[in-house]
Amino acid sequence: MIALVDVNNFYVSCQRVFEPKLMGKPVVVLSNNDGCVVARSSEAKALGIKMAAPWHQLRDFAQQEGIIARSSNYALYADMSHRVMTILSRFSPNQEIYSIDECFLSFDGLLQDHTELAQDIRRTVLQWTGLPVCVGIAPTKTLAKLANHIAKKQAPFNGVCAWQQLNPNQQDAQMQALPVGDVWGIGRRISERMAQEGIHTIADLRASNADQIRQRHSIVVQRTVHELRGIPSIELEESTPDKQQILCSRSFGQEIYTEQELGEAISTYIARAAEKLRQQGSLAGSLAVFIRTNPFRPKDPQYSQHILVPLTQASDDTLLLTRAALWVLKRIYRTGFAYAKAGVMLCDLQPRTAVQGHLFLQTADPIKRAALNKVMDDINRQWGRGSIRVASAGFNHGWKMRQNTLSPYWTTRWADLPIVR
DNA sequence: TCTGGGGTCCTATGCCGA
DNA sequence: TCTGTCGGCATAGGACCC
Repeated sequence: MIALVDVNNFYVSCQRVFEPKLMGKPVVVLSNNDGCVVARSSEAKALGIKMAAPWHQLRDFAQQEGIIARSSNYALYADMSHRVMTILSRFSPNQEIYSIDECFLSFDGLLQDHTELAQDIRRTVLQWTGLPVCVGIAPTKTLAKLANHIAKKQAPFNGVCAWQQLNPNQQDAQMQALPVGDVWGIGRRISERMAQEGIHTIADLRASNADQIRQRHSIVVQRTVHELRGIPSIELEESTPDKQQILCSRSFGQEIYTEQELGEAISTYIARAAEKLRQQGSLAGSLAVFIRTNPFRPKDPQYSQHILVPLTQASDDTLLLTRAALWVLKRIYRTGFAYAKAGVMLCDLQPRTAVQGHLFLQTADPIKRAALNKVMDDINRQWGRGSIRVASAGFNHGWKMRQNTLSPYWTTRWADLPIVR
């Protein structure tokens, strides 16, 4: 049996833990750069605020309706996520952390009443963190996701839906009432295609011919059909595999024009990406850099370019990667454009232990370099990201992203600790 | 003025050599 | 020597997730 536990409106709920005055009010959390809405309280949803709605289009409406916005505070969400996951791990030895706000727990030969167990999970997480969660329990991951969806949307369930405790008629009724697009793994495009094939509801999909689904769609969708029938076809992944690529990209707070400024941004992103790379103990075999203008302003001259270059020898050295990235930037940079976004991608990742040496290459002393990178990581961890950095990352970041309504780092910075009277 | 960021997996396609 | 076929591989792009 598999449970899917998911925090309600996660980012908004995190903000509310430390700002109780936000309770009961329409609240939204904005993406990086305060670009668009990425989390909404139920009150905001009720006002018709759509997911991913551009914030600048909503400004007036928000003011009118008293909608409160917060810039996203990822340090806070990551810390709160860690607390929730730690608590949930007490309920089962088998946990798959699926995203920042949800995880699967598996229970072998579960004897306890499913609903009782799930309510216990809800109470514990709420009491220990202040965050509300919903729980779906079912024999497969896809059904657990569906049960969670039902628990979240239908008030009588009180935040918990144990699929096996519904009788077959109730299960059918639920599946007939829900559109196929509500199934985990069925997105907009596949829903559209299925509509043409006469598959509209989840019940339709469950009753479809799995072999034909394989033909018309893919093996992935076929697995989903099996899962809907209660046949486990998607494994629980308890260990997170190493990343195969690491990407760091940002839109700029304001447009920039010069290679110098783009270089600062690229250097900053490389530093961050390389830090992640070292954290997982990998080396990058190749590296890509991209820059682009603002596609939302089609009347402006548009330019978008990227180049992927192999590295002579795989590396996790910030200095070496920075030099390579700036070399690439020089190749793709064109004057006369207003650049809105840039990014770097580290690809062809391999374990540090399996380096292929290079017969003729002369590099800086690798042991000294590794020590240098470690010291930089240590300093930045203790004193804050960017405390020590390569000079090409610059100092006056005019391109830094907008975060006009950023809350304090309540749980991860001493100066921001809340005071309780 | 103002439209996010970070991932994965799968399939189609074209090239190459056996 | 030429031609057809097939599998392996790299790559690009589409689809999905949060």
